[in-house]
Amino acid sequence: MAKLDFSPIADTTRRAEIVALLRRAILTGQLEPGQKLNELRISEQMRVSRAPLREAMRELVQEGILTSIPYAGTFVINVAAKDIDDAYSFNKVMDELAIERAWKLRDQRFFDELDRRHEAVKQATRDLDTTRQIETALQLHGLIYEWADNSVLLETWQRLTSRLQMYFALHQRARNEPVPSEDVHETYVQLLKGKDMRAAQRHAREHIDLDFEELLAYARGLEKRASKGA
Amino acid sequence: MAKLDFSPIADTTRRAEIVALLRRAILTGQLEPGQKLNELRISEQMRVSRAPLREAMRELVQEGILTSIPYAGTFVINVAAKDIDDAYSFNKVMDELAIERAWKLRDQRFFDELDRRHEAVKQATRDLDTTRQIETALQLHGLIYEWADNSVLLETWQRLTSRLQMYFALHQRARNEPVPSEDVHETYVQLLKGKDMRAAQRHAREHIDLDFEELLAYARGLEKRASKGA
DNA sequence: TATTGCTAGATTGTCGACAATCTGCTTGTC
DNA sequence: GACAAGCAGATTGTCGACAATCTAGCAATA
Repeated sequence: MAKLDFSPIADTTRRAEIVALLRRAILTGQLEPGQKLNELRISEQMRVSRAPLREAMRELVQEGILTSIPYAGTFVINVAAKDIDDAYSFNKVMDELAIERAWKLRDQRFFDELDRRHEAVKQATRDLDTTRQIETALQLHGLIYEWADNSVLLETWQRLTSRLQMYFALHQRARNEPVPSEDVHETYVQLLKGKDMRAAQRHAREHIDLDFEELLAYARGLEKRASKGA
Repeated sequence: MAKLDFSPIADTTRRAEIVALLRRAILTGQLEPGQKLNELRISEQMRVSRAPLREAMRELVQEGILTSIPYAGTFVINVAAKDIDDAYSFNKVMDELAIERAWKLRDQRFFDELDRRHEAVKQATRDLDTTRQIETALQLHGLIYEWADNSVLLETWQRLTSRLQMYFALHQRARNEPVPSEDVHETYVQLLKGKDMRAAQRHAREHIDLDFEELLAYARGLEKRASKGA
């Protein structure tokens, strides 16, 4: 018999689809930070009852991109500069760890997948699809976590990813300028293919620095304006 | 006017109470790994409808101590040796990070709180209350995370804590022997009060090693027996 | 004028019932 | 006896309605 690897079929509950829809809306910025989610309105728009919607919202609360206040409502999380800074410095350490763990496990499949994801980023860049560009860049970045062979590390990264994607989408929308067309990931990919682990770690750290610094500056600006307005 | 810091009043939704009840049942081992949670039966026992129960279960699924299969049921997660090993090696790195971040921020309040939590562990040990002993030991350990001033790091620790507590409770119940009565945390506390950060990090790493190694051996034994039985 | 108490509307939390799906058993066929 | 089809029971997923709570606005009071 031919060996066939069937993947589990998709979860076809309304709940799962609602989670996907809401997450996408939040991560792409269609739902803005701080915005309240009106259950009745959303359930009517989605043609779904409130029960699965509420369950979906509970999941996203635990995922860390929604926050709930009993009898008041469920809101998209607010983004403070401190939050971004925390995520950023945490991410730096996690990256070093992931590269270290994944390093010895790199194989041909790893390199192939690396190229595939890199190509996806370049495609999104050519298409001027900023949302997809962020998404694919994070997926490219996530490969080292998938290869690190540690479920807790991977899970932590995935949780962090949600928020990172939200932050970057927010930033992109705000500055509203064409995405950088040059390929900022070329060096990263090459280093991951190379022999110098320390160099790869160092570059990951510095490369992340760049993106985050810009993001941080933007968030700080937001807060300064907010405090003046108040 | 006297300055009074009121803390937010407790969430008094059924959902929140259910979450607390279920979490406690899982972490103390009243609900065993792999066990299925029958919604109807539990809701009847708690005198609650299935809606808030289901929402509570969604939260715990995201928290990582329950797992859900559509139309099949929601189960307490199974504990594989690999999971414990992953949590263990991840925890080592996190600990080093937390100590490093918290080190400069230690103050009198930190030392006081450290003593307070240490005392709580000793009290639980005197009471021969194993569940509480695990709980307080993790709280003692968590102080460095609370002091590290990084929300993501703290949140990650808290998520990990749930599973750690479950693992240790499982272990304790299994070996079914009186808890060690000597104070294994004395050195840890003293080092956190001292001046040598590296020494504190090293001890945290080695101290954790001990507990985990025993736990791992136990889990591996379980799996070996399970594979033979099948 | 500032503060308190009340009311109406909107929104969230909870409930009981129904629909969709799974599981195990029985039945029938070869 | 082996196997597939189909039925019954149990369980999960979803729905619509009701109860509890909050918020904003207005009236009453000092």
